[in-house]
Amino acid sequence: MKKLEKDFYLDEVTAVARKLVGCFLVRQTEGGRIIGRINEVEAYDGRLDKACHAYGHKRTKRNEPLFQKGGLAHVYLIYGRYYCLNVVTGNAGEPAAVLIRGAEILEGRELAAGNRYRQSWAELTDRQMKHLADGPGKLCLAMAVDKSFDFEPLDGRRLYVCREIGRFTRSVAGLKAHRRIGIEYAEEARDFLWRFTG
DNA sequence: CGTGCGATCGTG
DNA sequence: ACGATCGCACGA
Repeated sequence: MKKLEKDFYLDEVTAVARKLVGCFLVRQTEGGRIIGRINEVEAYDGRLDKACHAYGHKRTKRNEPLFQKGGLAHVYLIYGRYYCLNVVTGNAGEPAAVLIRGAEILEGRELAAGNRYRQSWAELTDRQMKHLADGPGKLCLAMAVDKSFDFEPLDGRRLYVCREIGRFTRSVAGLKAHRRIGIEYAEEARDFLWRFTG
């Protein structure tokens, strides 16, 4: 296991987004380790992207982490119910981040199932397994990521990202680009192909 | 201080 | 297709 180096995040946000697909998000909880293979992300860039919360360098209390140097987590509450996990990228003062939209839970399934459904893994239906962490809010529930991770470096003890861990190594068969989800208001930016899966 | 969202999700 | 639900940005 080798946590991603700091430089990994100091790149164009779309480049970081592509590189993150196939990497492993690791959540070390008190009960054990949860590993998720990142399979869906979206890039947001405050300099030119009307879908970004920091569009036009609009700086508020909530989006402050976006203005920090890359390598931090940014977690915010959406629709009063769910958390979304972002990976801050680029240099300080250049607001940009990658939203982690989905992951396949490879280790710690028992924990993840409990976090999200309050059931053990064996009790889950096929449908529940399939949708365990296939959305930004679901991922945060399954991996127990909440507001307390806002501003936290992504090479920490309880949350980090790596290319390889244990028997798992990054491998991406076919990286695809798509339009982003839930940003119909963002005018021309809604057509940016800044969502990546693989 | 009051008002209206929103990078979502589950159900119908 | 729709409602839940609430922190926060913004205007008065």
